[in-house]
Amino acid sequence: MTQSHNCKNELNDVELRATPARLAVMKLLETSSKPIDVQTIISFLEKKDIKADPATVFRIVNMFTEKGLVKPIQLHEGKFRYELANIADHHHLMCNICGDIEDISDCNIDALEKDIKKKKQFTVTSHSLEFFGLCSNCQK
Amino acid sequence: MTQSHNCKNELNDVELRATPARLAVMKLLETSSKPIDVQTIISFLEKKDIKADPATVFRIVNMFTEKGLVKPIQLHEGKFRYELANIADHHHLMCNICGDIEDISDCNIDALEKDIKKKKQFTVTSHSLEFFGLCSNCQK
DNA sequence: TGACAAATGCAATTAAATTGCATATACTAA
DNA sequence: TTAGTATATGCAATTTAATTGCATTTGTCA
Repeated sequence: MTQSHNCKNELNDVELRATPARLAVMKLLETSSKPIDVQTIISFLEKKDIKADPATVFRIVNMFTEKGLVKPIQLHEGKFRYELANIADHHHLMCNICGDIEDISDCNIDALEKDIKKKKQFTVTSHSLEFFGLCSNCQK
Repeated sequence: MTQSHNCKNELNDVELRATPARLAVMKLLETSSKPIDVQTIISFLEKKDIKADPATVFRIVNMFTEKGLVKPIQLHEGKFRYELANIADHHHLMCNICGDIEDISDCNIDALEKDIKKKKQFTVTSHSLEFFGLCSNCQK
């Protein structure tokens, strides 16, 4: 039986057991348009009546990161946010005023990474590119 | 009387008083080749027999950031590093193995920022671009 | 269904960073 | 040089993010 999309399979693929909390976190990440912090995950789980201790949520995002399911993001907030790792390379625009986060793609950073390899003999495995400024609303 | 370079003047320029701790932090930042975290600043001050409470050091880097003297940097460590703001646009290479930090310049990100303005009506005021991977030593 | 490794809950702990308030100090003006 | 004052600091308490140890629970597979 073919199946369109299934969080359980994704967890199986990386040899993680499909617990209610993990499945819910995966679903939240899949439906969210912006990187999510641990507090937001905790609130989401509470609303869904899935009880999960903060320690568990931290363990979940760390495990997901280790297994390559998610990518940690830092936006100068003093905490981490997380987003799915298997989405196309993209970056974020964060508004200094309202804090809203938008995605942006097409940064063509591959060329730069090749240049780094040549110049510095440094092999890039990942990068983070974030922009801060004023969103269209807050410029008014 | 012309003066080559003077931390005190830089502080005066942004209307901050030239205290021993602030002067020492400025000097440390000016001589350092990589962004520095608060713990490193504290150790440096201790070695120089300049006593400064951690709370004071946090206040100093926050004040420097607010006044535009320094720029906070995040390298997925769960803490901030700081570097002088008035140096040419550049980015960092952080080694996943040894944690060493190298600088890299010539990223030509201006074009991308103009593109963002056009596409998203988002005005970029700052950006952060960090690369993670393997330095030349750790590839062996 | 039963066994067992893996995941969780709970409590304690660590580390980064912030805050309130009393005291000390850098700067300004006299 | 000194006195007055706004500013900066020290200290202690607190907040928030994140981690850890250990007993208990649960998902998975035979």
